[in-house]
Amino acid sequence: MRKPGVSKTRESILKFIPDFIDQRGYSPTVRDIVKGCQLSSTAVVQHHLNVLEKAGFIHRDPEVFRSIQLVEKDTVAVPLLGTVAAGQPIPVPDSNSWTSTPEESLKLPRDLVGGRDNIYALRVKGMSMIDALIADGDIVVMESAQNMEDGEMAAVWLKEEQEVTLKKLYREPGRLRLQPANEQMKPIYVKPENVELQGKVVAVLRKLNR
Amino acid sequence: MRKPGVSKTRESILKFIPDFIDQRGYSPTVRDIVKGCQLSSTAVVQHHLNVLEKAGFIHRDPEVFRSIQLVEKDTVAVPLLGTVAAGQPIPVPDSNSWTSTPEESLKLPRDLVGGRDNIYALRVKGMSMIDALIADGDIVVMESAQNMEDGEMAAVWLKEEQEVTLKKLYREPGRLRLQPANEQMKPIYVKPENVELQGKVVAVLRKLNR
DNA sequence: TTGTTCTATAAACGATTGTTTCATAAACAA
DNA sequence: TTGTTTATGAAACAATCGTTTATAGAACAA
Repeated sequence: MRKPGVSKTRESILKFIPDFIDQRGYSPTVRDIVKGCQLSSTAVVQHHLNVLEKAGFIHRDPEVFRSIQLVEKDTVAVPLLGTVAAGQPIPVPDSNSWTSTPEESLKLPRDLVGGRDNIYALRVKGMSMIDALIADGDIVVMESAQNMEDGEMAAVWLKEEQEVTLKKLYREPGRLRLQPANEQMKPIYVKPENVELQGKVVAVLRKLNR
Repeated sequence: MRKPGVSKTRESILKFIPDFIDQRGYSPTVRDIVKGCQLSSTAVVQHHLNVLEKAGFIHRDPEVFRSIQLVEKDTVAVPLLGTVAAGQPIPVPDSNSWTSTPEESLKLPRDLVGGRDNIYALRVKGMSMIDALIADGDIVVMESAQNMEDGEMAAVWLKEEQEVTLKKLYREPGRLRLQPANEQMKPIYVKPENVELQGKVVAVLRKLNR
């Protein structure tokens, strides 16, 4: 046995399916795959599709023609969880809010979010994040952060000030430096006890004239 | 006759198709449309689909099940035409650069660009547009502008200063007011002869941590 | 060897579904 | 009115296509 669920012919099937969809705009039938992968019988394909579906690579609706779908698509639905403003903590998604339907969801091209998990979006209210070059109405795409590297843009909850701010984060001896994205503005320094990491910013989206 | 190609029931069909695709991930059959639009016969749908296809709203492959496709898709390829920086005019696309393959192209969700034509994207170099809340490395999505309404964010070429700037544009008697997106900054005023409209900003995109 | 599991081949069944035919109603212009 | 085009309806045909069955080879372990 090779890798669980993926053998030689199955690899070619997994490569054929998106190629076919790209080219034709709809999913292949079992017989399309027979031709496209130079196999000899529909039952072979049927068998491999069963395996691939059980392994989670594809999804099919039984008895529905051309219903094969790759489980990962080219656009990702990102839940728009709410609104952030100064003086308001960012609502961190828990496992509940993932399964329950979010109020709204954004379709984003996959290359924006990459392979990241725990992605959510927030609409920014007010001008409080202007020094992160983020305006009223912008949408920030966030990733629930576990580990944060120096220089990454983070959403930080300042306990004393009771507000959220978006800053580039640098660890310094005994303190944290929060650097605005606007280089003309000066950094602020805080004690590690005074901050709580909410997540890191993956992307910023601004629609105009709508 | 109503509008060419679109009648009451056809409108509901045109609305039903993307809804179905959104929900199921593949196209509806004729009979799905019968149910979904509360029609009574497949022949009705067949007839309307013929009209819609002739009018260019949809595309089908004959005798292929579930091959209906909306002619407009959910993501749009936007050509990334180059880089803007201060002191550099924005390269306005001509009909040549549309047909020729651009250096690169961005996939953007359709609802970002709406139904607009003549859309292109530019990568911003340097911090010169910081007062438009646009940072180094951001991508601005532009529309070649013909008519510009007050308050819209425009890319303006300042002839004397020999530079491009992004500002909200307001017509005032005898002059133009260029208002930075950052409300804390003051507007500048210019004579109409000194400016040349390059286009309007449709969206701003900022990817981080890449 | 034997047995087991995975893969391959051929063929057929039957559900799904695009398409057609014929008939009727509605809309509309002259 | 009359004629003509467009929309609707029921039903049937025929192609497509998911699924099943039955059989056999290949790989591998005991």
